[in-house]
Amino acid sequence: MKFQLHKIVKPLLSWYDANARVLPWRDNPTPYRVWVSEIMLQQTRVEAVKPYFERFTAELPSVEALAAAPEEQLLKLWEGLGYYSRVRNLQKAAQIVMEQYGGILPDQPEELLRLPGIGEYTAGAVASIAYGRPAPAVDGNVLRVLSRVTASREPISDLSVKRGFAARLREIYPTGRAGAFTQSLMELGATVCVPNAAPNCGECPLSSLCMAHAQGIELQLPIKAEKKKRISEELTVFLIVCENKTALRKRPAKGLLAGLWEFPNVSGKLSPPQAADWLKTFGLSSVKIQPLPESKHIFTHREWHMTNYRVTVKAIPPEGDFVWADREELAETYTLPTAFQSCLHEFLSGK
DNA sequence: CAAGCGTGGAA
DNA sequence: TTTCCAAGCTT
Repeated sequence: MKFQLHKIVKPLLSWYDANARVLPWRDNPTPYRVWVSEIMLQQTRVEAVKPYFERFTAELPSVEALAAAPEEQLLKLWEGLGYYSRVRNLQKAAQIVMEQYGGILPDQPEELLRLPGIGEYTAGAVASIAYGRPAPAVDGNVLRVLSRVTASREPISDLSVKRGFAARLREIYPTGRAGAFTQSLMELGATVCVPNAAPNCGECPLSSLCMAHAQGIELQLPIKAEKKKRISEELTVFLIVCENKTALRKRPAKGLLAGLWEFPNVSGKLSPPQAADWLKTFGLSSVKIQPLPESKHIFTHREWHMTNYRVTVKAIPPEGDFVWADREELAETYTLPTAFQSCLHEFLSGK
């Protein structure tokens, strides 16, 4: 006997009507704003997204403005938010929407799915929230809520399991309230049926239906695949200063932090004499090298242990491999990933 | 399918 | 300090 999933709809909608958080993208939920919010929210916390969403939609208020924006401005608007390919794909998609859809985001999930950066979850989210289509959107919240409600022990990392839940949801989507239903599932997962802590079953509108709650196995669900361990890397980073400017380098177009700017750096933990040798290969000799505090940055799959040096040079080499930026250009033009915040702070604080 | 891709909040 | 992992997508 399969769990009667349709029974969650009414209590969930009633609960959502009374408990939905006030969020910037819920105010004036145009397709463009819903879309931008969904891309920003991918693997990112609501609180982190809020200020970025406000800034981004103020500066780029339409698909047209997004499609035409210079990459420099785009990356600045995304600086610190992570997963930077999201914003490049967002613009690519905006350009396609301008060329192929007259500037109007399509309302069908199958068409949304063809746009770069939009996968199965986001297609369903935009179609349901922005257009009221009965399209399921299965994210981590929904997988957790449904795994618990149905006491499912299937591993949620399997694409087939996600699609199975989506198929079951598709059959119960409430006419006229598709967007609210999509958001109610995620809202419940975010605020009541939470991960990493005991869920607040006492205030859950589904507790009387919940099979995990009945069996007392909420904390065991959902079943997830094991995570891989991070690799650790040593890096030596140079804050090379000439008068009021510092040297920057553009990262490769592919891979980690693709196309962002960085302080010149090299793999390994270099001593001051080794650092001097490395600097010579860039035409930087007779320089002053001072150690700066070490720093660490943790990514999902690796962590950087950084040895930092302040390098003071008298003159900028003519045929340089670097660009030289002052404080204003760093603030306005060059997008640095958070990993280099320690060095950036050293430069901005001046000393 | 598994790996790669950022960042930060919470326990 | 460490671990988890958040409104996932691309290759």
